[in-house]
Amino acid sequence: MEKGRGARAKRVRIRDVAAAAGVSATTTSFVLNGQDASISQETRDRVREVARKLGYRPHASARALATGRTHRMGVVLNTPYSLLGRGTYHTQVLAGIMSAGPRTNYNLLIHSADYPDWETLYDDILSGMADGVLLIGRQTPDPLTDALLKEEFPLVCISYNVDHPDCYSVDCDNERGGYIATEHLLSLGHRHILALSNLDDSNLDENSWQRERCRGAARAIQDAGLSPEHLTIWEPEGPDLTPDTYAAAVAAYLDRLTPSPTALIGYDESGAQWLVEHLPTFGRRVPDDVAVVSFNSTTISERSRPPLTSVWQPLDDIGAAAVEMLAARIEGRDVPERILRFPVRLDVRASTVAR
Amino acid sequence: MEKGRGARAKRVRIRDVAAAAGVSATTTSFVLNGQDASISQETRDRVREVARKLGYRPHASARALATGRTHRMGVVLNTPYSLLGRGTYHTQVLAGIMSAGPRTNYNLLIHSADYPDWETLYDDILSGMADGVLLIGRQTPDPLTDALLKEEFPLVCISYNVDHPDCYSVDCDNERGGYIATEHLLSLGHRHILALSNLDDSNLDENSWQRERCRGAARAIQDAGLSPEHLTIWEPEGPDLTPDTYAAAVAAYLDRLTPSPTALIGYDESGAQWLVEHLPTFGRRVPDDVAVVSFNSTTISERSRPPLTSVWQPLDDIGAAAVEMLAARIEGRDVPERILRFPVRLDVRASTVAR
DNA sequence: TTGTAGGCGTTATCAG
DNA sequence: CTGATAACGCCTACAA
Repeated sequence: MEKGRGARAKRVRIRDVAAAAGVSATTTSFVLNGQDASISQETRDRVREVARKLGYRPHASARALATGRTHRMGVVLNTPYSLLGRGTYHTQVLAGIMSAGPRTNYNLLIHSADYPDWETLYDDILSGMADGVLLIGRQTPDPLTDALLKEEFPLVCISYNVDHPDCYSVDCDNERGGYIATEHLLSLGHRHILALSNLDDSNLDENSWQRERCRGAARAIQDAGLSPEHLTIWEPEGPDLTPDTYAAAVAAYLDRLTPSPTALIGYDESGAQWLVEHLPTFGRRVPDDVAVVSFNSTTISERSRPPLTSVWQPLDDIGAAAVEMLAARIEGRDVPERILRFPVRLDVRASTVAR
Repeated sequence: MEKGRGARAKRVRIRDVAAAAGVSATTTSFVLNGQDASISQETRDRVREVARKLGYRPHASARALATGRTHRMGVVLNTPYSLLGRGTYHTQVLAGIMSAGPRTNYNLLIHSADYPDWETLYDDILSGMADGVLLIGRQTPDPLTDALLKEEFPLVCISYNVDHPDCYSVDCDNERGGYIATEHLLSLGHRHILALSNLDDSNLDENSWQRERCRGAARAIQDAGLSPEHLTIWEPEGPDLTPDTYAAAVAAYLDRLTPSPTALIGYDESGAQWLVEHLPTFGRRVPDDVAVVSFNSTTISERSRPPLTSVWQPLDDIGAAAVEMLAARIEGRDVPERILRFPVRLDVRASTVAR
């Protein structure tokens, strides 16, 4: 072996390989990058052998500078704690991304959008740190998404989308999710349903996924021949909601409605868990008094008490598909559908029973 | 505004700023990098203003090439699914890392070591993709860790360590964890304890954390005036263990021992959960027949049925501290302790009761 | 206080 | 089939 160089002291450059192989750096570069159509087999083998023996590794930054490609994708979470608090949604998406990244030949940069503010991240992203970016589950309208789109920076949104011709997105079939959740409840005999969402006339542009799910729910109501007021849309708001205060607020709201809904659809899985576990404190047992359906069907729903009936979506596939879509965009390949939808499925558990 | 350039078409370079400000690129660079001690206030302001107006962003790769610093850290998980299966250990550590990274001025590259093999990742890391690397919870001896150490690549191990002068590490006080878990069980009247670990004479070098925890457990036994055989160390092995087969194997092993242990210590939190939930199937109720203590005290322990008494450790602090330690090493600052230990604490829950 | 010039390691153009 | 040579964008002695 006898590498000579004192460990990390000096790195082996392409011209070292070239010299040792008795060819030029150009030739070496060609060989090592597969542009070797015009190089003699003998030279090819020799160069490769020398490169291997010397432990040559192309310098990532130099290559990026020369080619304009970093072979990196940014992955933007909302906060460092996105992986924690709101359950396993993010971890599943990220797992999908992580398995697809290397396979697609991209390294992954992981960012949070909130430190100290999105502008900082925006500058970072545009400083040529990555070739494109994956944005996960952001609330719309989102200044970061909009700003990046305006700069024509390649991006793919996961679990949301905004109205822009360059907005590519991977998501589940939210509308169908809302539909089957509602359909399930109707089939159990529930006639008045409360969907937990802060959607109203003032913010129809926000949260594409909430809008889509609500639309699906409304359509199910309609298809059942019921009038729209059988579906109510409302959610407690406030920054400091705890499981208890959240459940209390929902219970109070249920009391105010006549007739009082007997079924709830929680778009936020943790929120739904709070409900099944804390509504009893406020006089509503689950599922006896009210049925609850959640979304995502991760371990949160599986392990809540009682376990939650939930609309499942293939989060890891969604993450992986987003990587591939972004790779295609970066590499200039054709992307057939700007918004890719994965199917959903209803996992029926103990939180919903016949009325 | 009038940016002139067609969006992403051409990026603003430092010499564009220089030209627009009527100074040289050098001066611009000095100003923008805080080396402005020798620059007139007026020039400083003008350059900064122009840079802002033009939307100048230093090109990351170019800067990295010139300075030899990428301002990136690699974060190595074992697999893309590390975030999922084995519970919330990884997500908590990662959350700590993600909050500390930007604060410390490093971007984070997230890798898994298993695709397609560690050598690929090793080459990637050494190709100047990052200034240093954080390795999370690897089994030792670990060829990746060893190889990087041999190349003197800056690294910090999280939750494990290997015997090497350049091996820096952040971990919890595993020995004390083993100690307090055992002490707790002894105080409840348990006299025969089974620690679930595959540690034996043949692999004492593996899994520093298992070794340390076992040592703590042994010391607690000794401090209680009991002989060593009151502590048994064993674990079912095999790639395809399910909750059921794992619990079955443990139950069978308990039957074989006389006297049969009345308490278990599970170093792997998911494994411990499997036990409390599946041992009853095999004739051992928890906590009535056997008590179980786990490690980490994440939601896994909190939400298992019954909830698990568990040795808590500050995983996010550990992640954050690892980032800071690595940053210090990269920047050549002094790092006082090569192995930083965080304190543990026992969270007593329903899985342990007095004998 | 500011500017000139060379280098960081690759890739790409264009002769030969 | 191969080799000079010039970018890529930034940093930083050294000179002025």
